[in-house]
Amino acid sequence: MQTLPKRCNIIEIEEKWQKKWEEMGIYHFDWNDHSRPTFSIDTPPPYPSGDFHMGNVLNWTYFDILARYKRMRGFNVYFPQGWDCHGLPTEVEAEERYGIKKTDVPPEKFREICEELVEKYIQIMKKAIKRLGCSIDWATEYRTMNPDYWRRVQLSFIILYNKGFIYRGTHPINWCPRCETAIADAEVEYESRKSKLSYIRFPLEEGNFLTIATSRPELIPACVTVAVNPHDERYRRYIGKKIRVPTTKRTVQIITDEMVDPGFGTGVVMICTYGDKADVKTVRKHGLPIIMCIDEKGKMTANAGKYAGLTVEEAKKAIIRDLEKEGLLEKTEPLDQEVGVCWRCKTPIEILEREQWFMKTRILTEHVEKNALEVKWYPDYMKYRLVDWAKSLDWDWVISRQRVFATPIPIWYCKKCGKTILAEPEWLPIDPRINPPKIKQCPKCGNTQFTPEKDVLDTWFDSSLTCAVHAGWPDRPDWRRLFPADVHPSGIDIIRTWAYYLMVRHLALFNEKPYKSCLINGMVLGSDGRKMSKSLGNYIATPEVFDKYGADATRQWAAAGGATGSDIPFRWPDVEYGWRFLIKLWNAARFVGNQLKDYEPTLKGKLQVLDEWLLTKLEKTTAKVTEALEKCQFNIALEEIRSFTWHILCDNYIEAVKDRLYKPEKYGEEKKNAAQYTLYTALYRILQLLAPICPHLTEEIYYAFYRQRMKHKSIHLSPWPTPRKEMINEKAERHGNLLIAMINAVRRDKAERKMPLNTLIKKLTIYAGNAENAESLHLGKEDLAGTCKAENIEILPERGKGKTVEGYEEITFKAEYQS
RNA sequence: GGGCCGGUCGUCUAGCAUGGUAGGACAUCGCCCUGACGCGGCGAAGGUCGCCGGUUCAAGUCCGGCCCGGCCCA
Repeated sequence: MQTLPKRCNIIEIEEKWQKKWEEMGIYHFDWNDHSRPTFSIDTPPPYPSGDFHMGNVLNWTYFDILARYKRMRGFNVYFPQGWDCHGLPTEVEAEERYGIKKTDVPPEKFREICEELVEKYIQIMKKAIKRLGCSIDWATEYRTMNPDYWRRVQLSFIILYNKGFIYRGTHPINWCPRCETAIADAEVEYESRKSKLSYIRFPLEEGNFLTIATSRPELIPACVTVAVNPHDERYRRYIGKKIRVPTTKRTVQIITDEMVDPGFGTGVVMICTYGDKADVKTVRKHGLPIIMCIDEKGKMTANAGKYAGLTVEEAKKAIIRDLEKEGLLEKTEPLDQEVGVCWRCKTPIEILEREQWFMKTRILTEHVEKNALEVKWYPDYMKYRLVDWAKSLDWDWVISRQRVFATPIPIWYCKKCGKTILAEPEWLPIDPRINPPKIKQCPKCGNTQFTPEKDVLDTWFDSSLTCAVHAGWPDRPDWRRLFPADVHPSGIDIIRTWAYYLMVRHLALFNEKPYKSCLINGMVLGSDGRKMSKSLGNYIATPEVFDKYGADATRQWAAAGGATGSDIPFRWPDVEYGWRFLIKLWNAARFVGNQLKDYEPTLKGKLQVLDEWLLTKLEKTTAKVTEALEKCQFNIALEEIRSFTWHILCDNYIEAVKDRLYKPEKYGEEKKNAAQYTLYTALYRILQLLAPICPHLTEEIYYAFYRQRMKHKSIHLSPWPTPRKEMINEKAERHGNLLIAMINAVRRDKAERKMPLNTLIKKLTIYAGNAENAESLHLGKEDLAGTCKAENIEILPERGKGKTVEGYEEITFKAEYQS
């Protein structure tokens, strides 16, 4: 056995192993190995923002622990890593950086600019993932912006199109006027904002007026009806009457609808195209006309009459001013309301009626529910997030976007007859904006001119294919081996997007669920208890944490910061505690190394009661850790390991056998060997149990002490310990518990007398209270005497006077110290 | 407004599916330079487990109601 240096440079050790592991190639998935069962992880490809934040650390730590654990359990683990490159934020940054708009340069040029940005950010994030010590198979690395990836996305589009899941149509969609693109329900966030509720008089044709309340007076030109609740007695007599829409020459008929809340405003509301989703429902239900008065840029259209060309905000002011002049504005009052905003730029969204591409997701809802309930969720209740979301969706998924840096829709239209030309799978990857279809003429009319579909696909359309792509679809004939994925890890906040879209896509494509289990991580909170974010000023950058305490300590924070799925606060003391534990382990290992210099590991010696006690605790700890990891309860697993190592092994056992180790001439070689054997066994086991959570330091100690004998190329390739029932000795555990309590009682006595722990006791008299206790004490008498520095111990089975032993009220003792 | 999660020593957290002296960490305060570790060790103090009812011999744990946070969604 080697000895360890006194100081351990954790950061250096970590760097060393990260490099070595890569050279050793030990994390490669072995396609040719059919003997081991496979375990595949649907690593979420992160968006290359350039910042691998503590939330990512939490997420990646969870599934790296799982990957390492499963590998040790004998699985052929597939742990890929990709990058979800396309998307709006990169486009926005490209526009800002070069002072251009997306339409100022050809799409291929714009793509190039975006790709450069993304590539730079990938490198930063990749470094952070490596520094965290993730056991990723980097041979699998991919980028969704590479044609080889989006070829598959396009193929999935074609398949879904041919299966009837994709259609083009004119429907209400969420629209971001700043980004000038359609966005899906999942991309709309709600923010509470202060606005105003205006009470506006709508003149009745028969004379007099009704007052409606609205927060969006600029939509008055788009008003298509006025509605009241059918049970609202106040307005019963107006139903069916005609009413004039201010600012226009139109009159509309007053209708009733259950959706109108009589308690809101005056109980009379206007229905427009479209103020909100409720308007969409009402318009559909009553077959009302559609009058779009806002355009793609958020400006008023010709339908808005004299307000055409104004922005929404300008129009709002102008209309209020005009109404006031006409005496139609009764009053305004402040209103707190939840406004739908674009998740990327926080601009309030509009609901527009536009021609877009959709995927039929709602017809799959029942299927989604059934499959989601079959998935094993960690923690279990998270399944309701997915199911409730799926059930709450009103609209199909808008998959087209009016952007550039994304997967092109493989579609052209015949210039003459308008026929839709869908790409053939052999043409892929193809960008219709650059290349014509690979046919000579339109199959319908024979025309040879085509216009490309300029819209591109939603980025979620790329990333919701990962389970199939990771498995090797469509190129590997054996891709079903890794499909469905064994686990899909996800943040609690993206269940409704990532987990959901994966589910619908794969169900539609393959009629099979994409993942067997779903591992959820909560949000990382700042020290103030609020979600960690740069704008809240409670943000801690990942490299800062790594630089200070290293990856193994940070991973301990992630594993033990809270129960799986719950939000966990970032707290420096947690990371520091992890770091201190590593040093404790290091020093314990150093002690073991020093005591086992000349030890031959086959020598078991003559096990003493405390040796058996420790080995029993070791087996029980192994069982508990294994059970916790099976249930993805990382916090429980780590707490078990830490408290066993720190308290049971270091504070109790090592202290209790030191004398035996130091003085073989007094106790005999056999008893020394027994302690050595026990330490040798326990340390190895701790390293194994801890390896998935703290991969670096465990590997370092493994290499120093065990590598030569154990032969595993890495501790991460060693087989996970299965609890050995035959090593569990309940009697020895009871005896040992008493002995440890006795030792602690004597220490406490010395502490109370303000004496050093190594103070000699001339005579220790113990009244064991009964024969059984006396037997336990006798069995461990030597270790007891050695640890308490007692020259003489008398153990009496009867009760007596003196200090009591905690937990054993029947035992009392007296210690006589040298004067 | 709805759904979910949570409310336990000063702070953070375990325990709650299978009721029975509430465990740990950080911080605090004493003491100990014990031959792995002061990046230690020993010990102390600190909790009527959000509130109100109910079930029970017994409730942090089960049931009902309420209050307060958080998240997600309308």
